[in-house]
Amino acid sequence: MPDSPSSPRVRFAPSPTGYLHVGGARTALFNWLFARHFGGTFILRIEDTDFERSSEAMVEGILEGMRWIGLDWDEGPFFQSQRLPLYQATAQKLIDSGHAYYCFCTKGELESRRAEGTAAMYDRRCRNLDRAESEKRRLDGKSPAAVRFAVPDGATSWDDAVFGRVEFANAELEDFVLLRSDGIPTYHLSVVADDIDMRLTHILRGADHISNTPKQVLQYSALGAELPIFAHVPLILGPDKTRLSKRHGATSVIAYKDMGIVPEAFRNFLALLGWSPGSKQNPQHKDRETFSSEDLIQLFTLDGISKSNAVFDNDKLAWFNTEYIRAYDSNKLLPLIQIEWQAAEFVPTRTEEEILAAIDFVKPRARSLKDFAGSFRAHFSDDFEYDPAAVTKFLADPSLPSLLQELAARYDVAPDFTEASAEELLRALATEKNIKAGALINGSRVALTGQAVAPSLFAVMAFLGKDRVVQRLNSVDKGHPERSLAGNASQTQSNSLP
RNA sequence: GGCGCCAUGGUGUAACUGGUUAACACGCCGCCCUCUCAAGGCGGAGAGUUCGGGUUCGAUCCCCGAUGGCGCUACCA
Repeated sequence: MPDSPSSPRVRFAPSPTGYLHVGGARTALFNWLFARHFGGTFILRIEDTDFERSSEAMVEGILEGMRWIGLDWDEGPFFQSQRLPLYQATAQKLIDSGHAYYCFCTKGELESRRAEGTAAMYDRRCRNLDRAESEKRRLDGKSPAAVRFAVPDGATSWDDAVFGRVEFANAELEDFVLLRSDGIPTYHLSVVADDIDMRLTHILRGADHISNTPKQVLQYSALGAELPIFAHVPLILGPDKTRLSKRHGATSVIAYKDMGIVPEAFRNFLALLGWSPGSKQNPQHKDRETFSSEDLIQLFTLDGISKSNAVFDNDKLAWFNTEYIRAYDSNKLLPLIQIEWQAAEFVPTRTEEEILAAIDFVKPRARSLKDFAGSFRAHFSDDFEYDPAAVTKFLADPSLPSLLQELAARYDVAPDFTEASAEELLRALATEKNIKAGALINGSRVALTGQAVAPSLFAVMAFLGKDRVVQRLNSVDKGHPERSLAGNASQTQSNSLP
């Protein structure tokens, strides 16, 4: 396959009838990667010729999705709705050269014929209308005419960069509509008119377009244009292996942003859906999973694209997310976290330096950016809540509050407060009271963080500082209804005191 | 229904032009750490490559068929 062009021109051509969905995002990513890898041009084109279903809000949604995953385009966005003359001229060329003809059948007629008979395909009844007669009918304005492509006999084929040679018998193709009777082009016409006009060299798109491709190949030859290289990318399916849809939950890319997914994690995950670095040319990357944007650009080629559909696996996405969050520097994470804080109307009360330190401190346990506005709050502010489950698990014993107060008192008067000294004092108290250190430790953790899961307790103490530790240990008893609530429900015995 | 495409553990992928104990990752299970786990460390189960025929000394890999899945089948894109 000619896979190493000097400066390819590719495009992503979404239709603004919905938000940028996962499949579209992956197609956009592959196009972008391909263009960047070969130093080519990535064009964004909005296919909004379906006025009924297209909307400006959707256009904005798509652009937002593109920006979120970090895909920038070199030309466009072009809007097909603003390029109508090109399509009309192209249709005219096809008519003039005898490759297309006017059709006077109305949509209603077509539908009823289809419903009553076995005429699954258009019967071509207008194809052989007398030229002059046809022209007259059209010009008298009474019968609006659509323009159809006259599919020739024979077969149509192309060498797909992913699937190899694909061939269709022309008999399987109907004389499809190029221009609707209102003069608006259909997809079949506008794609090829634009792809030719924009001098595209490679068409990377979803495999759902394979069946449309022969119709386009036919137009290229009718127009005397050079055929670009087609590379169809397998589709992304839901967990039940049916086409990914709203039924499977989030389908819009922005929904993943809203779930606290880091864009690079999403991009990395997406890149590996239907593509792999390929061990032949890059044996050293055979077992790799995480790739930066630069890595992806360097490694991406068409022959790494697989032919079979891929299933979208949320667990794997979640794993990538934890990997990226963990690997990020806190100052790179901060702006992303701040967005979450704003959304949650949470205002951290500590200094920026402390905040950055806190991010580094807790990020190994983060699964989503949401955690920073949720279960990690106690590290950024004194305004946090006690997780009822954590209270039930570790703070249920009625003797705990006074023990924690005792501990607080000892910390308060201690000459110094370090990770080591905090541990020393706590263990001494446990021994003295003849209770398990673990009970005190776990109880303290909940008192300090509100959570059952957090970093090592003494590290948390050192991080929080003596004053906060003392204050939080003391306040376990008061002002936390959850606690008393949980105290009543004393089924959990696992960590209670002896 | 017709046409097209695809087919490696639950999932994503790997396995040079046919020769491997079929690899890696996610997930799952277990153990360790013991101060928690959604963190970390260690280990394990899980496919003989959808099935059936060929070709071959030898097929995940080539051919044929079946089955299954997906796609297209609009004056949608």
